[in-house]
Amino acid sequence: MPYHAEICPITFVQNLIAGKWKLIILWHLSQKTQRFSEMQKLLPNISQGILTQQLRELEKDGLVHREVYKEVPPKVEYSLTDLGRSFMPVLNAMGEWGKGLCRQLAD
Amino acid sequence: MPYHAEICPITFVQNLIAGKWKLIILWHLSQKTQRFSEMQKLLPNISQGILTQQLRELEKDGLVHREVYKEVPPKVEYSLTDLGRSFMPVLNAMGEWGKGLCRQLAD
DNA sequence: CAGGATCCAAGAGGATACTG
DNA sequence: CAGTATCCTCTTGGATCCTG
Repeated sequence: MPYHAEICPITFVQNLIAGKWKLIILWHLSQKTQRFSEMQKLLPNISQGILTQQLRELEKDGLVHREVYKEVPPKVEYSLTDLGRSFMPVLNAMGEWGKGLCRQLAD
Repeated sequence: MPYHAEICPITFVQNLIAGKWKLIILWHLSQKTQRFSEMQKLLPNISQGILTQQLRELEKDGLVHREVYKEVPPKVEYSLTDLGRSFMPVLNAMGEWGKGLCRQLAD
């Protein structure tokens, strides 16, 4: 049974990427698998709780995979799922467009 | 002098499209120039004040053009600027990606 | 190390009434 | 018709403290 067959695709994507840090998180994960602490270093302005929350939402939406290693101290790695990787062309297009725009503003 | 030469392009775009209705507004404007009242019909769930606000922010960011006709009753038309049109490949890519995803969820 | 749990501030979005 | 102005609610995001 359709979850939401009738929903507008744009609105659907809008809901997926809504969240102040989600796009940049996805971009960092597209570069390589990252540990939680690595993400914190890459995003110094995000608070710990919010980073956890955004990652979990991305996981729930199927874009991100969370791998827990049962060690002491704990180790958790985040990576893109197949679905997350399939979004990369879109994200890269956004980045290229933004890059051109930033250059213009720099003049 | 650079406005923000050093800012991450992804974050830059993120800030531009943050806003619950902005992507879908841009999409409707890409179909054709729309009057304010037409936008209201296309987006029945958005309140009037918010529609105005989102359109004005898009205008301020240079994505949307606002044309006021000095008539009675007033007539205002919204359309994409060149910059707004340059964003369409990205938005369409998002839409195509979302469409495929929606189809999967419908199975 | 990677969070969970709280509490809080800010702001985004919504409802309604009024207007040139 | 296309807003503006106001008030209000609710969600996001942030700060801090605690823990297996």
